This record gives sequence, structure tokens and C-alpha cells, in this order.
Amino acid sequence: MVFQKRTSSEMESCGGSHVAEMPRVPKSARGKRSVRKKESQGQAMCAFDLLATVAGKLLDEGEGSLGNMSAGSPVLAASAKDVCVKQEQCDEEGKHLKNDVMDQDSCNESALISHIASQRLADHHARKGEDLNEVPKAKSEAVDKEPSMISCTKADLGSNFGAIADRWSPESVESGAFTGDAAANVMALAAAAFNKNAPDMYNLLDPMDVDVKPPPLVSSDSTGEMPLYGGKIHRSVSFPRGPKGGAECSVDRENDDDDDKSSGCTHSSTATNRGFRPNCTADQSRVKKFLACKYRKVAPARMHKGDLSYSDADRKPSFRNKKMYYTRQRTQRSTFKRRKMLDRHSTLMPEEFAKSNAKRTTKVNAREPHAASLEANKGSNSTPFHGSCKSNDCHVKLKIKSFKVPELLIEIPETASVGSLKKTVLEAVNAMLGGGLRVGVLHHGKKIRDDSKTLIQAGIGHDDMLDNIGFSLEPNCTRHSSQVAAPEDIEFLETVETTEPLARIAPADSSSKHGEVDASQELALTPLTANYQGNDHDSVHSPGGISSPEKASANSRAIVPVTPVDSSAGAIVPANKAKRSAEQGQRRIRRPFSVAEVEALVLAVEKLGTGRWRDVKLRAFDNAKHRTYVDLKDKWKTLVHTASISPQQRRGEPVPQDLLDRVLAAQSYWSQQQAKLQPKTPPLAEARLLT
DNA sequence: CTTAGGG
DNA sequence: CCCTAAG
Repeated sequence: MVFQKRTSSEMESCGGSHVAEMPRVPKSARGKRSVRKKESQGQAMCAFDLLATVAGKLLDEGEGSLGNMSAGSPVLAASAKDVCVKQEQCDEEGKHLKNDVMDQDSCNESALISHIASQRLADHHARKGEDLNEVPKAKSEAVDKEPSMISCTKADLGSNFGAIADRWSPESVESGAFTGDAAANVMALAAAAFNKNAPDMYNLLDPMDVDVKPPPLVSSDSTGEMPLYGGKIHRSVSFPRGPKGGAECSVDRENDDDDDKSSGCTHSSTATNRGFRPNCTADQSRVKKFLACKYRKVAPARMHKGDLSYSDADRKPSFRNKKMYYTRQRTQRSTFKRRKMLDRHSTLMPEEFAKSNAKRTTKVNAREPHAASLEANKGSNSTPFHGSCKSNDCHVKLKIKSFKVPELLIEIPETASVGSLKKTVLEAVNAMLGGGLRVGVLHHGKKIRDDSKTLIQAGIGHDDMLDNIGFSLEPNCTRHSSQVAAPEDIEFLETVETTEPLARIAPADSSSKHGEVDASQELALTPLTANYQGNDHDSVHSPGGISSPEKASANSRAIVPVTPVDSSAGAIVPANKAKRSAEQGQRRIRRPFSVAEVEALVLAVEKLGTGRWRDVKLRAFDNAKHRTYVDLKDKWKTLVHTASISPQQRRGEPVPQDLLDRVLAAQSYWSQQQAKLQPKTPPLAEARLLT
């Protein structure tokens, strides 16, 4: 039982209700990663799970607990304890279970807390003679099915605090989304209850290892914190505490999905559903070469299994399979990475790709994993090029009206709808673009391969018949052609929020100048894609906003690839074995952090502290496929630096001063925090040195 | 793989 | 951003 001891000071300042992040103590102190919370998944059911576990245990217990219950004693507490004891007794399985439960710890602390709180309240009232009937009854129900646990809570709450309940819809309870006010109220109540029943509370909390961490530097207030990138929404509620003006106690609540309807904070990027943002974010991030093999060896066929079970397991854990479930869960991460690597390593095995997609894709016909496969033809595809170039001086003016996409071969079942056809094509194109393209130049029908040649050398001059020149998009790039955005770029564009899915990739337009219309419509119509949009938009309206829809329609822009690919796009794989191998050594393109990103980063660091970059990533940039934790760390580094230099010396998109201030504040706070915990024998050591 | 730092 | 040593 990992029972993080509270610092006495923390106890005082927080009245025992403090739940904050644990600073990353020097490696060892923090324990193995196994204990690391799987923040990225199953957060919704964390609290749920515990309850479920309890319920399950209770069921197994049989009469014992039931009797307990009718007695009106804090069932939850009792059972929780029970579970613990039991777990300790049990061997293997028990351990797993226990660990797993703890694994989830912080994932949904507040959910637990609030739940507990309400439970407490209910108990409280029950003891006072109120709701005597209702409460026990609700509880017994709760033991039967986990869902009722929730409703029970709500019921209790409702009967006692109608006002709150009003704003606390079942959904919100379940998903953990409450409005700031409601949350505040609840939390206040919780706090009250907490104090009254502190001892009991501990019983509840301890087994959960409700992360006891030093107070976060800044606990977001009731306005709630809203990570910009996560698919989850962090709502923090802080309840007033003792005289100490220091850090606040905050219970951070991370809900993960579809909730938030009641929270009033709607943001495209928050409207995501975790189930859809699975592991497979076809991460383009760089992965060390060897790993791929390594992983492949380790878990060859596991992938599918894990993947497929993911959503299910995630949403509907079963008591019985708990062990299995968590095991899988644990596996997931590596699965994710694995996929990343496979991705990186050129081609994804069609099967896997398709399969994993089929799972999340509502559209892709499950029976037809290879709903669409395409093949781009190897050769270059000449393009209709309207060389309307006037020449003046030594400049050659070219006007490219459109590019022709390399030939694509698409297979789709006859039964497929036109919509899905469109989508498939779109995906195919995107996939291809994502796979990398290169621009070829044709002159008099001949390919000019030597990139170093000057135009003149190549024979392209003003007096040249410009009609003789042509461009082509070629699959399989060794992208050195600056013309085409690197896959990451594409991703970026896509994520930047623009809606144009892809502008004009089709042959010369025939009617509409806004080629993107079609595509975007398509996207919009596809729930699936819509989801991605939410998911993948890692940056929310970057202030410095890169692209705007209009931009895309500029006719000069022959190509504006915006790939919805990534994670889930389609069951298509660029047939052209886009060999990215060459790009192995390619430096990633530079993507300056937007203010929004910076803010998200700051927010996350304020809460998690420095030195937990992986967590920060997961928390605030989970959806930003680029932006590795190393990036975040680096960014923080530069932010700190930036903050410490004069504004005049800063470059790039100016970061709001207040953000920088927060950076400094957080930086110093956490470094202190670290210093405090670091020296295990600081006093002694120093003393010695001094003597 | 993650962290932490230097480059 | 990249690269690496450590853990």
C-alpha cells in the first residue's frame, strides 16, 4: 500500500483535504513507473472503477457487508477498507488489483472526492435522521450495479441539496463535469464533510493513494482550468483553507469525455472523446531506429488485441476481468509507441492500420478492412500546367493552376455509399500527401532531376515556351523538395484549426474556385472526421493563427494539404511504399509554440511541476502529436530564459508578460520544492560542511 | 522509456 | 530542435 505520507505542514494547511500533485522527487523516490498513473486513459472510470471494485467485493462478501450497510454505517468506507484487507491477503491477483486501483489514483481524484463527499453528506444526514430511508436504499442499489452508484450519489445529493443537484446532471456527475459554481458548492460541502469525518475519509482515501503532493503552485480557481490540448477538461475547484495564504488546495478533476455540456465551457478541442483518440495517433515523432525492431519483437501480434480491446475495456471494465483489463491497459502505452514506430518506419501494415481504424471508424466497413487501398503509381504524373508565364528580367513566372495527384487506385465495395467513397478518396489523397510528396519538374516532357541546375541551365528561361514546362507531384518523397510540406507540416496545418481539409487536389477545377468546399463538407459530414478535428487540433486558434480558410482558397495555392489522417484517418495506406527511411535523419521542422500552447504548458507545469514532462505532455499536449515531452521541457527552458531577459531581446511571437511571470513563478516554486525534497540530508550535510 | 542538460 | 548520458 503506497501510502504517501503527508507533510505535517500540508496537513495543516489543507485540513487534510489537500490533493495535489506530487513533485517529482529525484528518480528513485518516486518509484517505478508502474505506479505512474495512466493519465491518458480510463480516467472516466477511475472513480467508477474503485466503486465498482468495492461493489464487486461487497458482492463477494455477501451478507457481511450487507448487514453493515443496513446499519447505515459508511458502507463505502467500510467496504473500501475491506477491499484493502482482502487485497493484501490475496496474492497475485490481489496485488494486481490493488496496484491497478492505485494506478489510477490521481486520475480522478476529485471524482472520488466529490463522490465521497456526497456520500459523506448523505451519511451525515442519515445519521441525523434525515433521509434515513433513502440513503440506505440507494446504497444497496449501489452494491448491485455500479451505475447506480452514481445515481445514488446524485440522489442523495439531490435530496439534500437540490440546488446543487440541479446543476449536477447525471451526466455531469458521471463525467465529472460540473459548472464552476456547482463544483465549488459541492466541494465546499465536501470540505465540510471532510473535516467532520476526516478519519473516515482517510480510510477512503488512503487505499486509493490519492496522490498527496505538495500544493501546486497555482491551483486554478473555480473558473476552472482548461487545457487547450487535452481531450479532457480539467476543472479545478479550490476550497478556501486556513489562514495560510499559500498554495491552495485544489482538487483537480479531469474528466475525459463528452461531458462538459454542463460545464459551459465549450471548446472544440475539448469536445473530444477519448475513445476516439486512441493510442494510434500516427505519431510522426521521431523514434529511435532500433526501437522499432525491438518492439516488434516484443509484442508482435498483440497490437490488434490491445487496440481492439481498448475502447471496450476502457469504457466497460468488468469486475471479473479486471486484471486482464488493466494488464491491457498497461500494455496500451507500449502499443501506442509501437504504432508510432511502425508509422515512423514507413509503412504500417495495412492490416493493422485498417483494423485499428475499423474499430474507431464508424464509417469504414468493418467487413472490409481494406475498404480502400490505393496504389500510387510509381512514375511521375505529369500535370496539366498552365504555364502562363510572362518573363521580365531574369525571373521566370510560373502559374500553377493545379496539380494532378498521382494516380490512385481505390477499391471500395459496391455497397459503399457515395459519401464513403468521397471520404475514401479524400483519405487516400491525404494519406498520400501525408506520406510525402515531391515535386517533379518536367521540361519538354523530360524530367529534370538535377536539382542543382539553375533554371537557365535547365533551359527554362523567359523566352522558353513555358508550355513546355510542367510539374508533377510524385509519391514517395525524399522530401527535399521545399514545395511540399513535410508530413509534420501537414499535420500542423491541420491542427492549426483551419478547416479546410484539403484544397484542390483534384484535377484542374472545373467550376468552383473553392475546391476545398467539397472536401470540407465531406469532413463536416463525417462524424468520424469531426472527431478527429477535435482531437487533433492541438492548437486552438493559435493567436498567430497560421491559416485561415480564405488563405486556402487563394488560387495560387494549388495545394493545401490538410490531413485528417494521423491517428485514424483511413484504412488506406499509400501504396507507394513511401519510404520515409531517408528522412530518418531529417531534422524536424520548426514549430514555434503558440501563445495558447505556452499557456497550456504553463498551466500544466504550474500544476505538475517541472520534471514531469511526460505527465505534462499527457496532460496538456496529449493531442499534439508533435511536441514531445522533450520539446515541452525545452520549451520550458526557453520560456524561463525568455522570461528572464528583457522584452527587447525576445524574438518571435511575443509571449504575454503575465505568462512569463507565471513561468518564473512556477519555475522558482518548483525548483524550491525540489530543493526541499532533494537533499535527504541537507541539514546534516550543510552542517558538516560548515563545521 | 524518461529526465536532465549541453549543444 | 537534437543528442546523450543516466536512471
